[in-house]
Amino acid sequence: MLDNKITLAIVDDHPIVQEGLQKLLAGATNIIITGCFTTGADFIDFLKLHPLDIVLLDISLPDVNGIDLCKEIKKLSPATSVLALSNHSERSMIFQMLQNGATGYLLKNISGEELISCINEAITGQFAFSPAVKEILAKPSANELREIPKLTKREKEILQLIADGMTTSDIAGALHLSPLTVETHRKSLLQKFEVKNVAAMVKIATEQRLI
Amino acid sequence: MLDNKITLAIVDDHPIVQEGLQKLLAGATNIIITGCFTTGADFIDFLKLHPLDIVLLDISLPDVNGIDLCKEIKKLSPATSVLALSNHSERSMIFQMLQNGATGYLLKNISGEELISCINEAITGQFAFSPAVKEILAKPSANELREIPKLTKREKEILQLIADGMTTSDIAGALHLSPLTVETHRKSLLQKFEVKNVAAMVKIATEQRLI
DNA sequence: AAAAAAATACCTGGAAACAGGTAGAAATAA
DNA sequence: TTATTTCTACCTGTTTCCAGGTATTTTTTT
Repeated sequence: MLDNKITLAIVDDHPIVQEGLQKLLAGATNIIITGCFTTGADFIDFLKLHPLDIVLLDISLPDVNGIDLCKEIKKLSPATSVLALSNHSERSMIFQMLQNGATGYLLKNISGEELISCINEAITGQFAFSPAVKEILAKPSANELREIPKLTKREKEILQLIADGMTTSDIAGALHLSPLTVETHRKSLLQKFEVKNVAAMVKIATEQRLI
Repeated sequence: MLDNKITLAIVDDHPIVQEGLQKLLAGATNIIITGCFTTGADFIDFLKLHPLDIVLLDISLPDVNGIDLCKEIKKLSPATSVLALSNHSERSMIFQMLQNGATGYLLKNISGEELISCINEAITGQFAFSPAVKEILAKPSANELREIPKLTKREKEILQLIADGMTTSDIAGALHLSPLTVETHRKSLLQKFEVKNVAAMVKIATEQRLI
């Protein structure tokens, strides 16, 4: 009987947001709100028992983080589209959610019309973003980028091997170099990254997709 | 005079692909191919002199890698939409390109119709994916996931600090623990991650978004 | 209430990393 | 063809890490 209706759940720990969303969606007669939850655990319990088309998911919940919850939702019910709802506008956050199965990303300044159109987009399998998110995604990547150190070929090579867990002498063996040479490169790397040990370096390099 | 025409360039080192693309696009009267290039450098030279709406970019070129080239394109000409064209269907590759400014990702098995519709989508500012890519993106993230070790609270905390470049005694000071305790946790972490040093651990942890 | 898991702390010894240099050869850029 | 960068290699010494344990207390789960 819900044939061409969209079933939707809201997960957000702020009552005001819950109310607001319900009001914004009141106009859309093809959308039925089948549940409102304030914790990830409650929602998961619900999802185990009911099929669902869309979930509007606040990604800063008290009990679990948005990324883990999103993964769990998609594992439990792949057909359910997750629209992340958030105040965080960092590119990295957006991509993290998408990478973990979200179908869209909405900032909370979204209007009612925009929200409804995003839901309809998501239902057709498209990615859906609120206008503010689209703007962020449209910008090059000039955002919160730290200065990425310019590495030489050798340095990149050695950085890669360090991140794979190889020791200086391992690397020297693999590249047919003196361990002392590898140490020199390692030192240059630490200097360029402005860190004191490889742990910090590997974190940055991995985040920046240098490796 | 090109008011409602889409200007498009092709960058691919395989002549066959170049020809194929041109043929596929021949039917679209609103698309004008303004350049064909076989190297990233050639294309960049062109882009410095000519405005461009769309570039179909092969991401495995002989001279530069797709990610760097994409970044450079967006830096040089933010208005130009980059549609990545590739044989690589790994999720990580797709997201890397998007993260670095690509507007879409197409696998080379795309049909003419699909290609044209993707270009039109891209022009309106939307992300565009070929059907095969959509399928890949639709799958949960069950793909190339390694077993994520289950960490205790303390371990997560210490992992985070290790990744920030702190030494064992730094961490001990920060958490008001004995350095020996921190060492014990550090050892448990290395065991759980099945690695031999923190460099390898931090790489995995960063990739898996544990930190 | 018993069992399991997590957090705490200790010991020893060897391996590796880090800090601070110098310096010549080879490749690239100006 | 100079300059500059990159790659190579060395030296000394200190700090930190890692591997191999053991063991008590506190918390959580059953």
